[in-house]
This record gives sequence, structure tokens and C-alpha cells, in this order.
Amino acid sequence: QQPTQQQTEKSNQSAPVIYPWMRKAHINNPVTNFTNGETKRARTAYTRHQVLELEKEFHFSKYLTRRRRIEIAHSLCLTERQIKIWFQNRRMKWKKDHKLPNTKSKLPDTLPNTTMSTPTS
Amino acid sequence: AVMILRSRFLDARRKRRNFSKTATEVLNEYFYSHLSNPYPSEEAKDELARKCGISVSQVSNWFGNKRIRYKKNIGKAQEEANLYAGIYTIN
DNA sequence: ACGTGATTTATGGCG
DNA sequence: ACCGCCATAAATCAC
Repeated sequence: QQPTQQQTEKSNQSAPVIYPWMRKAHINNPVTNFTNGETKRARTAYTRHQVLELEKEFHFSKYLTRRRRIEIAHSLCLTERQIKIWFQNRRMKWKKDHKLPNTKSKLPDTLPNTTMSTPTS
Repeated sequence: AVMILRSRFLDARRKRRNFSKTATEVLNEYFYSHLSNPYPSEEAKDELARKCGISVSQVSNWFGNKRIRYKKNIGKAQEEANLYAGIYTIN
């Protein structure tokens, strides 16, 4: 067990730089992984039933009243916060799906000049 | 049961394809030359998307995946990817 | 089987 | 104080 090597090789200047963005974030309610000693963040996968119901509700209305949120939370065994966040995420997804995938040029109109050179699809 | 299988057909990720080699090269070049802060601005994403022939959200996906997967390594084959930026960290 | 692009839960900042 | 939007993290899916 003597790694008598200091790794003073030529490839020395590369790896060890750790910038702040590389640190872990959001490491709460971790799941104890014994096999590797790793501590992973738990990400609960909602059941098909839960998603189906949420999806139905979303189709009915994109926004929730406080009252409705409480009802759904109880009926699906999720927290109010989870319901709220699910709807937020769902709205984001809806926006992504719903906006035209191509020609996202946000140029309003009123082109200053007519030098538009053949958009060509 | 059939419903379940059916829903998988409609998933977009079904049709997943890898980006072109040049696109990946462009993205990696940006990533490694901004290793200290690999968070492209909206304008930078726009330009990367144009250069790579992919959408802006695909650029965002790529950087999200890249950051997480880089972190999960730190000092593995990541050194070897240093071929891209060398030592000139522009940030 | 694994690599990689995409999607799904979840956080935090800001308005 | 609260809630929505947004960019992002992290895990996971699926080809």
C-alpha cells in the first residue's frame, strides 16, 4: 500500500481545480446507499395514478386554487408543496411544448430596412 | 397494459439521436474554455444553438448533463478532455 | 451494457 | 407572506 508516486507526471496541471459550481447542491433527504457509501438525493417517482390524476386536473385548469390544491394533495397522498411544484413544472412543460419549435426569432416586426436576405425556410 | 406501452411511443426521447461530432466539439470547446463558470448566457446559448444546428433547449440540456456528469467524475477521463481548452480559461 | 440526449421531481432566487 | 416563473440540480428514463 505504498503509492510512492506523487504523480508529478506531465499531466499534472489538469484535474485538481475545483470550482464552486462543482460542489454538490440540494443534498437533503438523502438515501443511504451502503454498497458504495454514497449519499444520493431522493427523487420520488410519482405513480401512474398520481400523474394521471394530476394530468386530468391540469387539463381542467392550469392553475390551482388553494382549496383545490389541498383536496388533490389529500386524495393523491402528496404534500401541498409537491402539488404546487408539479403544476409549476407542468406549466413550464406546457409552454415548451406549446411554443413553436422553429423560427424563434423574437424580432417583433418593424424591420428597420428591407435587407432581409431570403429566409429560406 | 397496452396503454402503458402506447404512452412510451409518444415520448419524444424515443427518437433520440446523438448530436453531430462537430456540434459536440463546439459545445465541449465552450464548456472547457469556461470551466470556471460553464453557464452560457441566453445569447451565448443562441449562438451555440445556431452553430450546432440544434435548439436552445437542447443546448441547455447538454450543459445541464455535462455539468452534472463532469462533477460526477472530477479527475477521471476529464483530464483527457482538457485537449479542448488547454489551459486558457477565459473566465 | 453503456453513453447520451430528454424527462421528471425538487430547489432557490427574484418579481 | 405567498405564489408563479425561471434556470438549474440531480436522478432516472429510454433509445
